Amino acid sequence: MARPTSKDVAHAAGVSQAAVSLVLGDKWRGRVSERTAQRVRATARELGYRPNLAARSLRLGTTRTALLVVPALTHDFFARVYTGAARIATTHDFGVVLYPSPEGIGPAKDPFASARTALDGVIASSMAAEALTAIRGADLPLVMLDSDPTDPTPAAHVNVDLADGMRQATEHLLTLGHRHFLHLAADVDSWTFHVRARALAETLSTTPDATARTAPAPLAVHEARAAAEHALTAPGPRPTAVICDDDIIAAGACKAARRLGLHIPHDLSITGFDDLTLATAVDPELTTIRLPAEHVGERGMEALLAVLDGRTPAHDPLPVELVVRDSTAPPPP
Amino acid sequence: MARPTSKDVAHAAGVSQAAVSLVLGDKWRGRVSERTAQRVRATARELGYRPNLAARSLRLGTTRTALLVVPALTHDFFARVYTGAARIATTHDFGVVLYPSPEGIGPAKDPFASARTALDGVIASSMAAEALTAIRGADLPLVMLDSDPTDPTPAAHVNVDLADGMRQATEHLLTLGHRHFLHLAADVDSWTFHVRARALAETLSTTPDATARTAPAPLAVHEARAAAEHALTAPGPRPTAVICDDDIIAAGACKAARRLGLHIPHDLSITGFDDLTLATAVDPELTTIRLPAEHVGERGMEALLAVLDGRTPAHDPLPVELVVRDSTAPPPP
DNA sequence: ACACCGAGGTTTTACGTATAACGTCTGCCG
DNA sequence: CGGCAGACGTTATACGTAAAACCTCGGTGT
Repeated sequence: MARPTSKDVAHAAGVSQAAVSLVLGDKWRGRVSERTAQRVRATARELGYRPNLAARSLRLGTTRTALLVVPALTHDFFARVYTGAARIATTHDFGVVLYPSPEGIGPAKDPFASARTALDGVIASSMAAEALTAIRGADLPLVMLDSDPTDPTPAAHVNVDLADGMRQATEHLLTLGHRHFLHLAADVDSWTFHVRARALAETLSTTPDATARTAPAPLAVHEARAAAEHALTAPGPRPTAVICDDDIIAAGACKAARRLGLHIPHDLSITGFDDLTLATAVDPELTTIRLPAEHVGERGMEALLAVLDGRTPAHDPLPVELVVRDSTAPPPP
Repeated sequence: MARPTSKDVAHAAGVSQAAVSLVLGDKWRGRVSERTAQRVRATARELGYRPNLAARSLRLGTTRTALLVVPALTHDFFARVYTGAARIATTHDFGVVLYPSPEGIGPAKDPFASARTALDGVIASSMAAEALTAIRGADLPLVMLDSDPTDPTPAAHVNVDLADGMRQATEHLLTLGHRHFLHLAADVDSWTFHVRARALAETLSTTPDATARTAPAPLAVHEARAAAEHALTAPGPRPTAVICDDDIIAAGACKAARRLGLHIPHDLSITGFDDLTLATAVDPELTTIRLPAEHVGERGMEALLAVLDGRTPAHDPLPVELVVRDSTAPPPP
């Protein structure tokens, strides 16, 4: 038999469709007798009834579904953001649908077509640039992750204290004695990375003899390795510490150092950012800045629920943490 | 204004709702004049009309949406499977919704509740064990990835020639001269890994003096490192080659070797499986078996579309490839 | 005696879409 | 001149659900 509807259940239980809807929707107190409710529930289970979600959301005008827009699935920061968002969502009978930025997928880059369902709101990383224009035009409640908090377009912002993270990383290296830095900056035009650059510059400005160069690097190990190798062999004094915008870039920098015969951390210190699983998979394990990824996801979902509820979400930035491992040491004498 | 409906468009364009539906659904040949069609399309664009997907799928009884069930998002094999599946899907006006196995997400482990939309079919990895029981009970078209092809429950299977992969890895090491092996087997009860174990045993059985031990290892770098360290320090002759069920385990094995003061590949050879991005992010880069991940996704989606279409999908296994890098060498003398 | 009420339901309606079934008008053939 | 076939639409309906509005009937307070 085809999938049973509430009408089928009603018929089998000898009641009206409305009664089924009331019972299964838990709105039957004082409207349906306990005995009838039992019978309806039993019949529904027996027939394997599952409500038609399309019909339900058509009726209710809501889907209790959020879209989570991320730049890439392989970047496990976002996998963790998803986990956090999904945890909060499920406790509020909400769903989360992922929209990974569609590199190489094909022509249909429409996040909404991809979601295949109506949406109640969107949570988006500022790194998923191409998807954002479509999203902004859809006047859905939008929560931005790590984007410029002064931008008034989104309904809410969730920010991590990235500036503090970059400051901590830099001061860690300054304290170790480093003065000549190379900043491998992610070649992505996103606020996340602009903040890092600014915080780095500000922190170094307090130490008169500190110098820094900057080189762009892609967010992929081998491409970052090439960029790092190029930057490290450029003319002029060689930096003693490399500050990377992301652990992926740092992993590339490590590979570059090894190819140049530099020992880490003895000859060259390297810091990452994000504390991905990659950070402890490579050798040496990376000194990095740990971001509360799951917490970001939780906050994002909470913020969206608050907005949908007419409340004002929290907006204080989440704290970060310096994790010192084996990729940093005092500079060579 | 609230989101416009087809009725709003119809009113604004001075036609009936049916005409709007015909024009926008591209079914207007000989039913609506070219001029009216133009006007309707212009009005729809002007109002920013987007069809209500809930209403559409209620009417049509289909959602053109597949659920892709994967064990974990961080495992980039599945990120690539998704990419392939999504590519095929978009060219057929289909959507793909991801359901990552819900470790740590919370109580609601129902894949269908999570999808928040009706589904036309499911593509599932055999590794997502907990989700599978729910899926099998839902009598939706099911395509299994890397599961036992003799299992008649799924409507279709997509298989990679894993046995051949394991055979190639093993023969590579045999050719290099290795005779004492350690097999770090993923501690997941899935066909994917059973096949590897069987193929390894069969391949070794052709070489009389080859010996192998097996130790289980979790699919996470540090846990695998611990397992590898334990297995490598066990009493008895030390193996000269470690065959891992997955690159993640191999990365852990590399870490273990380093802690034991063993140089790779000089003192110990290690092979991975899958050719994840991790395989070339670690040092030394891993000799591994490359699986056609995107192709698996494409095949999976094609198979599902075929099943929905009443056709019989292809079922020959996809070929794999040995990639020799820096983690394997002849055994020490 | 009668209005009133609550328990225990049922009937009806609306959500937005796609499409089958049904007009209407114009031109044209027999 | 009758009718008939496109061309160009419109009207009506169904999809499955949730919930508002309505009905019936046995008590109950006054």
